[in-house]
Order: sequence, then C-alpha cells, then structure tokens
Amino acid sequence: MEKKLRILIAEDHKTVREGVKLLVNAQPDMEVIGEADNGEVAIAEAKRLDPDIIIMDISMPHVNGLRAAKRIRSSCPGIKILTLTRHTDDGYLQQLIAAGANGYVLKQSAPGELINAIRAVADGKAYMDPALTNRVMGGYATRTASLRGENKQQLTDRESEVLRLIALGYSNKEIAANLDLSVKTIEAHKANAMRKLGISSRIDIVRYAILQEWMQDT
Amino acid sequence: MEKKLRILIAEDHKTVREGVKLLVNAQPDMEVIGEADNGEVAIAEAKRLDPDIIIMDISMPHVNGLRAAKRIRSSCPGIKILTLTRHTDDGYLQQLIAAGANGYVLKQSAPGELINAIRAVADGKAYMDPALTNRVMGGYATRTASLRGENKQQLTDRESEVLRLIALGYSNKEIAANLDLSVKTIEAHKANAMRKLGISSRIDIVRYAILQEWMQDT
DNA sequence: CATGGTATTAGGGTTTTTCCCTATACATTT
DNA sequence: AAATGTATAGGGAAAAACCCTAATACCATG
Repeated sequence: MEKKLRILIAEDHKTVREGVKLLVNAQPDMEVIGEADNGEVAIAEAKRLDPDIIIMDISMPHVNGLRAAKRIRSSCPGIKILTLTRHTDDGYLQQLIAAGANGYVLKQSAPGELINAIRAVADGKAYMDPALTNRVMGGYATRTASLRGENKQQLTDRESEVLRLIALGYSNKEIAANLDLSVKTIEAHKANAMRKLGISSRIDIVRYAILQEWMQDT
Repeated sequence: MEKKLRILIAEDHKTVREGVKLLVNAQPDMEVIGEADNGEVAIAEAKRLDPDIIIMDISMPHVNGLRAAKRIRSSCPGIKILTLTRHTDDGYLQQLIAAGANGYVLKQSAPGELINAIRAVADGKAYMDPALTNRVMGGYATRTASLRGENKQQLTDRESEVLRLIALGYSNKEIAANLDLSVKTIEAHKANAMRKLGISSRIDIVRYAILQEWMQDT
C-alpha cells in the first residue's frame, strides 16, 4: 500500500473533530495524525508534525482559521490547507482564497464531499464545495454546475429533523409517533435526504449529524 | 399538571450536559432551566435561578463540585444537590456527604438511575447509587443489596464495545463483521447489556453512550 | 474438586423494521 | 400549462432485530 495521507485536524469543537477523525480514518488511504483546538496550536502542530493536509475550521478561538492559514502558508508552504466551515454566507471566502487555502468545504455538505475534497487537494488541485462555486463565479456558473450534476441539493427542514432524530437513535416508528405522521412519511423523508446526501446507511447519518453538531442541540 | 421540577445542570462536558438535558426533559415532570460548565458559574446560577435540584459533576475546572456544593449548601440551603461522577473509587464520597450533597449517582449507571435519584432527592430523601452503597456501609451490606435485587451488574468489555458501536449507528450485522463474530453473538451481548442496564431501546443506548462520553473517543 | 455463576459464543423461529416502488395534493418555478 | 420539488402515505418484499434456548469455557467459592 502507498503511504497514507497524513492529516491534521484543526477544529475547536471536539465532537466535530472526532466525527471528522472517524470519517477520515475509515478511509484506507488516510490517517489523522494530530489535532488542534485553536489556531495557535494548529500552527505549532503543523510545524511539528508536517502533515500532508490540514483540515481547518475557520472559526476558532484565539487565532482564527484565516490567520492560522496565512501563517502556515508562509511558514510551511508545502502543507495543503482545506478549510471547513458552517457558514455559506460569510465574508471569509475571498480572503481564504487569497490566504492560500487549497480548498473550501461546507460542514452541511455530505461527509463524502470532505473526502472528495481531501483527495482533490492532495492531488494538488483546488477544491471548492459545489454549493459555493456559484458565488465565486459571480453567479455565472449556475446552469453549468447543474448540468454537471454536481449541484448539492440542500435538505428541507423536515428532512433534517428526521435525520437528526434517526442519528439520536429513534426508530422510524418512534419518529412517526413523535411528529404525528405515518411511518411511511418518515421513510420517505429519510430516503430523500439520504439520496440528496449520497449516503446509504445509518452510520453515515450519525456521521453527518456529528458534523452538523446536531448531537448536542436539545 | 403539578409544577415541574426545575433542574440546573453543572457539568463541564458539553456532550454529557446535553445528554442529561435530553434525558431530563424527556420526563414529563422535570425540566432543565439552566446549565453551568464550572463550579463558579454553578454557584452564581444557583442563586440566580433558584432551582429545585442541581445535578453536579464533582470534577469541574476552577471550582470543583465539592467546593461548589459546600458553598451552595450554605448560601442556598433549600436547593437539593445531586452529585454525578465517573469514578467509583474516588475519595470524595465521604466528603460529599459531609458537604451536604443529597445524592450521589455514577455516570456508568443506567440513565434511569439518574431519574430515580432526581425523584428521590426531590422527595427529600437521600439517594446513593446502589453500586456505592456497599462501600459506604463498610462492605456489610453486600449480601443484603444483592437480595434486594438492587445490585448493579456492570457491563463486560465486550458488552460495552457492542453498545458503543450500536450508539454510533452500526447495525448488528456490521458490528458482527467488524468483530468477526456471528450476528447472533452481537444480539446476545446487546440483549445482556440492555438487561443489565434495565433499558429497552436504541435511544436508551445512545443516551447511555453519551453519558459515558463514548461518542467522542475514536 | 465439584458446583454454580457469568462470559462468550451462536442457532431457530417469529416479529418488527426498514427498503423499494408507486402515488396524490400542493406550491413554485419556468 | 408543464415541470420540479415537497410533504404526505400505501403495498409488498427484504432485512434486521428480538425472544428463547444452549454449548463451552472460566473462575471462584464452598
């Protein structure tokens, strides 16, 4: 086997960090070699561990991901930086590109998206979450992206609600009783949501839920 | 309906806090009205919110649960204090009783144990986790406790392993493949573990796992 | 050392849950 | 008006989980 991709995770939410680790380590060609819960530690760990790729949350305490990215870019130019964020609507996007981030993935995307992004970035490509491509292109690429079949459909509120309850361990029947709907309806929402995310098992739902930090709210 | 029991959670691990909240709010006669992630905040919130009961982790940063318990006992004598801990073997037990804690529950007990404890303490009774009764009684009560059927059997490593994987969303089949065992064996471990804990659904397993902080390791 | 408890493993048969396909009503967009 | 997407749900097939039982192995205690 080839040498595995060595990955450093910089992310202040422990749960998300663990979720990402779970996902990455499940790939045969990747391994998480370190973690950091703020930008300062991320910079130090980057120097110490010399990972192939850093997965970095842009909103971290003390030194945020943007500043950490700039400093790592200058001190360790060989390390690829893949930024991860919850927000679709923040102003960091242009700045991150300027700061030299190699990729940009939204937390609300399917877990597989992150894996795709890691492979792309490791290959020397730039990676932008499909949901963001439009904005960067000034809206021009809307139709193109759709035609390439790469557009991420986002989940409806009902679908998210159902997935979250499934991740928390409820059966379809329990969810149906809870929301006063037919089990059949729950099944449909679940199936539609999973189709949209391109996932196929309960464990994938749990991973997605952890990335969304759904496991802690309520 | 009677007025609900107003509960304050003092616990530094957010995941556990959220797990307890989930469990407590699922009871029709209880509600979580506040949270604190260290002893200092717990003292302040106790004064501000005047809860009926505080569920307090004894090991918290800054001001630990023991000191917080003492200070709350003196400043707000009407508030019941239920301590929650991971350790069966710490030296705090005697001190906590001296400090005026009304109850003591282990995190590794079944979630239902916590609910029992809350009800007992709210009723003005003292509550001690059955697993701890022996130690307090100087070992004398061993047989008695067993005969009362209140002894908590603790999970074996295999049983814990299986429960944890179930909580993470794996099916029995996947777990069997993972551990190289028959699905039947997984079913047996699951059933035995659930019997020991007195629980009966996947959601209970998830709650238990959250209390154990199993959702973050690995 | 024999006996009883419990841990680990697993099968048979039934019940429950989930999965796949299809369908209707309604809103929005084109 | 037609197409798309959302929310709802049914029928029937497949899969998973559940209940009961049981063999083996180990270990402590009488």
